[in-house]
Amino acid sequence: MTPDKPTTIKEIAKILKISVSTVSRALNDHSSIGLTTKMRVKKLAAELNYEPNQKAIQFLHGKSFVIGVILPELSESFFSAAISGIEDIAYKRNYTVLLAQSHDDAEKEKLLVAKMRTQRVDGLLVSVSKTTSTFEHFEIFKKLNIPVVFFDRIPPIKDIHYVSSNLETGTFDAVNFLLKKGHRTIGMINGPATLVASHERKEGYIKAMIANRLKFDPSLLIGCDLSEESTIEAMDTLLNHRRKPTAIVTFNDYVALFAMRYAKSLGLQDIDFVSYANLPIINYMDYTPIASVEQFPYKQGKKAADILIDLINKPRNESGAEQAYFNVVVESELILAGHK
Amino acid sequence: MTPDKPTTIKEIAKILKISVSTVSRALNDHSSIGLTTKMRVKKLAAELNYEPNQKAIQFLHGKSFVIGVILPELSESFFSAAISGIEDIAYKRNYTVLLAQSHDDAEKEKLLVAKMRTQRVDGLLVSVSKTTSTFEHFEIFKKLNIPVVFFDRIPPIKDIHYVSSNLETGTFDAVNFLLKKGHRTIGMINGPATLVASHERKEGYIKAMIANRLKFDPSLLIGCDLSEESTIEAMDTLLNHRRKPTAIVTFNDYVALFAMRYAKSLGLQDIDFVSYANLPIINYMDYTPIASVEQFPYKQGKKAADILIDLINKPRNESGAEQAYFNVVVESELILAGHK
DNA sequence: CAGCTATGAACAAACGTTTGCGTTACTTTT
DNA sequence: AAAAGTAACGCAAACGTTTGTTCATAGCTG
Repeated sequence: MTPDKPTTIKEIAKILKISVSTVSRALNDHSSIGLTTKMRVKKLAAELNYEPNQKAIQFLHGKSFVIGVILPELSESFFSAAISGIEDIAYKRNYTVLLAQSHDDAEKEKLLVAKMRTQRVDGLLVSVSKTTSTFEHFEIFKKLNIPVVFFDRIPPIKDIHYVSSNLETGTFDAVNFLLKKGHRTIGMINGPATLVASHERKEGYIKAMIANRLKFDPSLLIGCDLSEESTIEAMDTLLNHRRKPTAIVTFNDYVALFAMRYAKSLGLQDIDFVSYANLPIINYMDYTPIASVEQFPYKQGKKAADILIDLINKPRNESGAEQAYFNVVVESELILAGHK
Repeated sequence: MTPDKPTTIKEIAKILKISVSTVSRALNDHSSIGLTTKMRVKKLAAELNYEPNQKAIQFLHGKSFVIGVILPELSESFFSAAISGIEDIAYKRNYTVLLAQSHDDAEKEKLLVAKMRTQRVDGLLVSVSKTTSTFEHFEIFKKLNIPVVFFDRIPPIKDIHYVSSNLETGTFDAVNFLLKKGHRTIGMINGPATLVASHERKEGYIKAMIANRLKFDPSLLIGCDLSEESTIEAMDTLLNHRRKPTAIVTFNDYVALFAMRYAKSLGLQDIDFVSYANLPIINYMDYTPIASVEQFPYKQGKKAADILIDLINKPRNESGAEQAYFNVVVESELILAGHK
């Protein structure tokens, strides 16, 4: 019979014949309201199923309690795990999450950034698209003093907050693990040289070799564009190397899959593979890497969201002067197969 | 130097020494504003980087242009594909998406529903959690006349809008395909009997047999709880059947994986498998099903979002009388391996 | 009993925008 | 030349809530 508009504070005031301000204060347990009045107000509010109109409140103090999240692809398990972390923190701290995928399209990303601004989000969490090469679209947020935190895929510009994983230590551990296992010739199928991620892997590899007093042979590191063809090419190079590797570290699980399948098709069963954990599906495979480097996307998401919300609630940059930038690196970690 | 608060319509009015209403109308291309004034306003607005405060607008007409989406797990590729469809439609129709995962926890789902209500979303899109058994938490939305559309996992209650897929036709096609291929004994590893999805698969199977004038043998349909152990048990039953199947239809890709792996470990290579497409990863596997039933999650998401936004913009239930409920069934379809 | 302090509650402004209506100052019609 | 029309703009209310300030009444002190 009365399925219409939500109850407002005004109606409560009218029914109880008191002023709106009294109702407001009563509901917020203000000290200057008498106990009896408080009770009466609360009782009626409960009966009428009163819920404060968040839109009005948000409008009033110019806060939306919404954080925007822009990431490339939810179907990549790294990101779907990350968003879970972001969400958990956001809900815990009473924020909600406005989500959007760029699908690795720079133009779409720009549009989404604009939309987020229009929606007046309190802060923005971004993992930039692969194709993004300019970054002016984020400037507006800086101008408006709305915090932006980048995670995982961070743009190569200064003065930004970010959370990323350092794959160097994980790679170090991986190579070290293989060396301890007796391997002496370890190949690596790395990603494109343009990615920071490739660089970090390379550094980890080199440092592990040095730490074990072994010579670093650059010809055992082959780059690839992550496609199957490119992976097979890299495998050919490695398998025809004068020092044929007995173990191979691959850029990610897809590359590992391609490489292992190719090796198997050649009848090679004795190569140990180590990869980077992006896919839970790896658990279901016939042949799996013997170890993988975990990047903790859930943890990264949590951390990034925490930093963002901290920034939102930070007293506005007082002197307008230099601001501290959060640069958090989540260490990666080697996980042996069969261990959760 | 001026990195502070966003520009408002008031400031523009003050600078131009005209009234706010004129500025508002000028920006909205109202007919009763002179061309010169319009130009002056728009020019200044652009210079000051003016953006209308959506919070104020939303508050004014009591609409948020936000739709809430609650689904179980983004890491399931079905849902990450569905959310892409939802997003695409939402953005196209100028809505934004407030996302939340229930992680298949009924309690969390209740909390989220409450939160969505608090946030005053204009509509709600829900795929219910596995563990949800009561549905009163959705009643409030009905009371407040806020449309709710369920998709894929729909609750067993009356008078709701929903979009779901019918797996019967897809299963029919799958079994039919196998029969045409010459198979005469087709096993099925089905899911728990409690799921509608299991029932639909069974119906499709039966109808395909009948359509081909073959007798339906219930003992060739084995239920399982989707775990690896359970799948292996089912396989054992099938393989020891007096009529050993030459082809098997499995409930989903995981079950297919388990079953194929087990078959291979027994040295059986000659069984044709057909599955239901949930996982893109299947493309990377060594042994894949020869066909799979596609459920078009992206399409389902789009459809559901479209219906929801239509409902939002529909003239309010005029007479308060009977309302039409959208019950849309997206047909599933058999996809042969190697075809996209 | 005049003057004071608590106590409890009302008033009114503010947030940014839209919009119905009113008010000018022209221009056109008769 | 008076009436009517029209173009261009201003005024003010409204949306729901919070909050600084003011106001009234009671109880108290001296």
